[in-house]
Parts: sequence; structure tokens; C-alpha cells
Amino acid sequence: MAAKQRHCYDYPHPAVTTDVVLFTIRQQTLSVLLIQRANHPFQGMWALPGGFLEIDEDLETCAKRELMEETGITGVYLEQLYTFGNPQRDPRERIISVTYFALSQSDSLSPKASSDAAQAAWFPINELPALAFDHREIVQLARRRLLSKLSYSTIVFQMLPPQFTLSQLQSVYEILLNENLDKRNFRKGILARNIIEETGDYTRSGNHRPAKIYRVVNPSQVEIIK
Amino acid sequence: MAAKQRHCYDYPHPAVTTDVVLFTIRQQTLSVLLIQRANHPFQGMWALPGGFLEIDEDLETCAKRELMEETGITGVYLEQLYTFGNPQRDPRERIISVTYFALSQSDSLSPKASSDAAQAAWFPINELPALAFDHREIVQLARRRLLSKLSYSTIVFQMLPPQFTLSQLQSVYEILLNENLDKRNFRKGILARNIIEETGDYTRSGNHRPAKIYRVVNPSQVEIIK
DNA sequence: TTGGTTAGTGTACCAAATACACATTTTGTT
DNA sequence: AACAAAATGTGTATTTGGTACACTAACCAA
Repeated sequence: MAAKQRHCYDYPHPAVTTDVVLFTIRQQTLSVLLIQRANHPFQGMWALPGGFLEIDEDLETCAKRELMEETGITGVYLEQLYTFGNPQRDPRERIISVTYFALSQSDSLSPKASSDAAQAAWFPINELPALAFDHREIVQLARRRLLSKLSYSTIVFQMLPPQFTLSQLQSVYEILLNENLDKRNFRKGILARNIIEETGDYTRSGNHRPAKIYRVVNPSQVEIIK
Repeated sequence: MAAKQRHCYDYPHPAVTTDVVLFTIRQQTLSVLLIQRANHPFQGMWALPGGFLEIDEDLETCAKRELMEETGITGVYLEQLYTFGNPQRDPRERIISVTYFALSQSDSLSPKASSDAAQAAWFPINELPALAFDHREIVQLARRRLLSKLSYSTIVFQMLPPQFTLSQLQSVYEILLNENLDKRNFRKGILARNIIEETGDYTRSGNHRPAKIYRVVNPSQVEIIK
């Protein structure tokens, strides 16, 4: 951390970081990935994964790299959320943070600790610990964005495996919306959108009737923004 | 421009700028405010108003200040659009640009030139000149955002004077959506939203029936984001 | 074979959006 | 004074989308 201050400019430059709000559903609860900070400031406190932008690195690449370095997680689709730049948001120096949000399947990720982060863990969105910096505000904004995108995007499928049943899909919606949905209307609505199709297979688990297995018609569209 | 390079850091820092896409409707056409660059790079080329963030300045304050300095325009409501950070987007150094978009009333603004900008002028969105940097991409993103916010926000009233007729309002919608709307359905729809009310006054112009004058019920809500 | 558990299905009702045409009020002209 | 020109203002029927609502089907275990 004690470099030689070789990087000089005519005018003062802020630092730029990226931070990632990664959501998943665990135990029927919307949860967020946090890391425990290994360094000052806010050492020991929980925070969003993220870190400083390298000078030749794309913003999104930075977000993915920091996520990988701090939690071991890769392969999630990131979407830019907002850029926070309050002059007092970091006690060290002026920092502009470009934030991203992402969704992941619940069982595909077991976050691990690393050098920059003492540990990484999932927290239910309604049981967040005190967060470093303005990260609570960032999480809340991400949550609002997630909810508002539910109705007109296909991001929800990022929280599901490639093959799923309608009951699983409905469960995700119910958890995110925090309300119960009617099964018949839900099925009618989701099928009318023509974004999923039957695989022809059935689940073979549990002491009950097997469920049809569905998949997304065009998986590449799952990432479409806006 | 030849300062003493007194601002030094352990690690390289990108520069941060803000850019503003300001829309208005002029001569029945959606138009964008551009400035002609007075300095290198892209000297003489048209670009979005914007400039470097000062070290203790809020991002939005920076955007407003640059808009004022380069075009003389004040008092518009800015909304953050997106942050662009491609490592090659500026030939001078690594620059992160936090972009904003805004709407204004057509007749309230006569942009003027200033030191940083040779001149400022409105351009119809479909007749843009070649733009500096990645500014064309920024404009297109802003346009998409504007259109998608039309249906669920009240931003459209930022393009109108405080008092207006339903015909004026419908005309703005028709220009933005680029399609003709049914007068009866438009009125029914807009009145059902309970965001505008009659003032009780009538226009007194033209050789035709006077029109009722309306206003926004709660002007402070016109700026609401989402 | 019976009970438990989850999957799967249709119709009636209500609300919102759409399609569509003519009378009203003013100004200016004859 | 009557009329033409121009833009304002208004209602109904239809279609579409969303909502409310209850029972049968398939499998497993006892």
C-alpha cells in the first residue's frame, strides 16, 4: 500500500471504484452477498464486494474482477446500477463508485474469503448488518431496481437453473414481490409472454405428481437490459 | 492548462467528467443541445456540454455547473443516465464520464457561447452532426431512456410551460412517440392519471374556439425519478 | 386402498385501452 | 348577418388484459 506516489496530474483526480450488489434467493429469502473488510477504513465491517478501477480496465471488467477476487464468484451477468459520488462518501479520498447489480442462482455459489476480504457471506436483505460507506443506500437502490425490472425484463431467470418448473418460477416471483400469486393466473401470464417452453421432461422427485420442466426459449435474451 | 503536476497518487487515477444530454422540442422536433468544442481534442467538433469534476464537487453539481458555463442554461432538472468508461474513449487520458439527461421548455433557453465552448446550439435529434468522443452513443441512450420514462413518469411536463392546453400536451407526446394519438383517448387517459387540473382560464388566441388551460396538480412531483 | 402432497387446468367478471364522428366556439370574410 | 375556417371538446361500443376462484391428476408411502 505504500507506493511512491509516482502518478501525478495537473489537477486533482478522484479515485474510481466499482461495487457489486449480488442478489440470490436462499432459504426462501432474498439475500445479498457481502464481504467483511480486511483493511481500513471500516476494517472488520461488512461491505459490498468491489474495489479500485485499474487504469486500463473497463468498468464492468473491474466489477467482475473484484467480485472474483473477493468472493470467488464468476459468470454472473452485471448491469450498471448508478454512480455514487458524494464528496464525503469515503474518508480516505474522493471516490466515485460505479455500482452494478447482478442476480445468481442460489446453489451455484459458495463464496470464499480472500486477501482483500476477511470473508464473504450471504445476508438476508432484511437482516443486513451495519454496512461500510454508503453501501446500505446502494443495496436499497439495487433492490428497487430489481423489483421494477421484474415486470418488463427476463432477469428473473438468472436466479433459476436452465431447467425449472413453473412452481419454482412462481416461488421466485413470490419471494421477490413478497406476496402470494394465484397459480392459474401466474401460469397464464408467464406462458402468454412466450419466453419459456416445455422441455418435454418431468421432474421425478417427491411423493407427488411430477412437474413439467421448462426452459427459457432464447437464453441469450435473459440478459437483455431495459 | 500547464499546471505543475502537483497532484500525485500511489496508483494511477482516471479523470472524471460529467456530460449532459439536454432535450427540448423546437419546431415540432425533438432536439439536443450541443456545444462546439473550443479546445483539443476534437477541437471545432460538436459535443455534449460537460467537463471535469472538481475534487470537492458533487457529480450533479458538476453537471449543472458545466451546463451553465458552456451554455448559460440553468434551472433544469437532471437525472443520472449512465456512466461511460471505455478505456479508449478519450485520447488524452483515461476518462470516466458520468452522464445526465434533462428536458427543458423550448422557448426558455437561448444558449450562448462561452470560453470553453465556441458556441452552443440545438440540433434536431435526427440531424446530428458528427460528435466528439462517444457522444453519439450517449445521446441515443438518453433518447431511449426518455421514451421509456414517458409512460410511467411525469418528466414530459418539464418540456412544457407551467400552464398549457391539452392540445399542446398531446403534441409533445406525438413528437416524442413519433405517432399520432386519438384526441379523445389521449384526454381520457391523461385526465385519469389525476396529475393535471384545469386552471379555469382559456386561451385567447387564434381564430378558433379557445382552449382550456391546464396546470400540473403538484409541480414538485414533476421531477420524480423512480 | 387410502391419505398426503404437489402439479395442472377453465370460466366468469371487471377494468383498462382502443376505435371511432360530430357539435362547439371563436375569428375573419363576404 | 350569414358563412367559412380552424381548432376545441365530448361519449359509446368493443376489445383486451387482468383478476377471482375450486377441483382433478399423478405420484409416493403407509
